[in-house]
Amino acid sequence: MTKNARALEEDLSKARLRLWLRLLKLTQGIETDLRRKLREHHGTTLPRFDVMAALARHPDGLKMSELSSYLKVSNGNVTGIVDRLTQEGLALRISVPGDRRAQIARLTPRGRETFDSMAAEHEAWIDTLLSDLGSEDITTMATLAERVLAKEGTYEHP
Amino acid sequence: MTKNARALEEDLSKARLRLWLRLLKLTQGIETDLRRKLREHHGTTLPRFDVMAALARHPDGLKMSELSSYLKVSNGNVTGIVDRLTQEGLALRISVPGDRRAQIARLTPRGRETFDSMAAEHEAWIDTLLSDLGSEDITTMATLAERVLAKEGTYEHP
DNA sequence: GCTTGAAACTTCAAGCTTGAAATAAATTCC
DNA sequence: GGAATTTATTTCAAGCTTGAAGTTTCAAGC
Repeated sequence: MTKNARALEEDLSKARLRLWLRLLKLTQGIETDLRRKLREHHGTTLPRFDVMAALARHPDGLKMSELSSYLKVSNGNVTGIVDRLTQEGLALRISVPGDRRAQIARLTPRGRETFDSMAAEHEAWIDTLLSDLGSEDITTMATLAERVLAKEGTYEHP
Repeated sequence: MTKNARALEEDLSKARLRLWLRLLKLTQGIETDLRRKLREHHGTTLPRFDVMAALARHPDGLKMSELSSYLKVSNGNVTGIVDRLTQEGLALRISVPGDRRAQIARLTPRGRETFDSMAAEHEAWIDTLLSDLGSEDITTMATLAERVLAKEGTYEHP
């Protein structure tokens, strides 16, 4: 009893859906864990951590719009998070000479310190959570993920 | 110049972190896409869709607590989403005979219809988004994801 | 110069999310 | 049977998130 091409396509579609659900379960599970750890160990949240990580990678700061496109979140969103980080003394806004519309967000020295200590732990957490993956597994998975990502950019939304 | 064991461990840790960031980018990218499509095509949201999918898989309904543990979200969260689905006539609450504390959430017939039409499209979207993965790739990736997930459950949070 | 349009942000309302506190009902333990 | 505990759920405040609408500033075209 061999299947025809149509049936095989349907099987493949179902398999892709199952894989998607599994990937979702994986990343959401890890994210939930990270959220809890960030809260319990550092009294912060994942969005704050993400913004600080972005700013840490760009020591000269990022414009608000660069920040939101880098993190793939809305403009209004980063406004709020940077507001709170600023209130807490972890970030600050600098005006851009020559463009009075723009603002550059930067970490304060204390923000930098805070982030560095969190980042070290963060890496250790991920290391533990993914410890069942060896060097080869990592390469395999990263390659496949990259293949999907490469397409994603070019995919126009119908 | 061979590296010692310590240096290799560090490389591996960094590689795991990079993989994690890539997986995150992948799932978040797809999720963003799904959100937009659900909104534009069906005027709904991903959380609503997730709840409806869970209820669709359990035609006899789920207790609120079962629903929240199934979806891995907080109790209070599903209360709100089921409230809104109920307001929209897509779900309803049934009291459990013999336990006046509990409530069972179910899809209404209209909820079921609505979900079925969304689900068909949803599968097609995923199929397109993951179309670069063939049968073998899917198996590989699913197996690796499963390996991490298997551990995740047993991992006690320190 | 002036107007028109684009760009950079912020504000806003609505909904999602969480963890903690509150309520109510069932169960367990004397 | 009554007290203490556990279980099921809702409520609540705070924060995250989005898309849309609004403000201010810059850039182009005339």
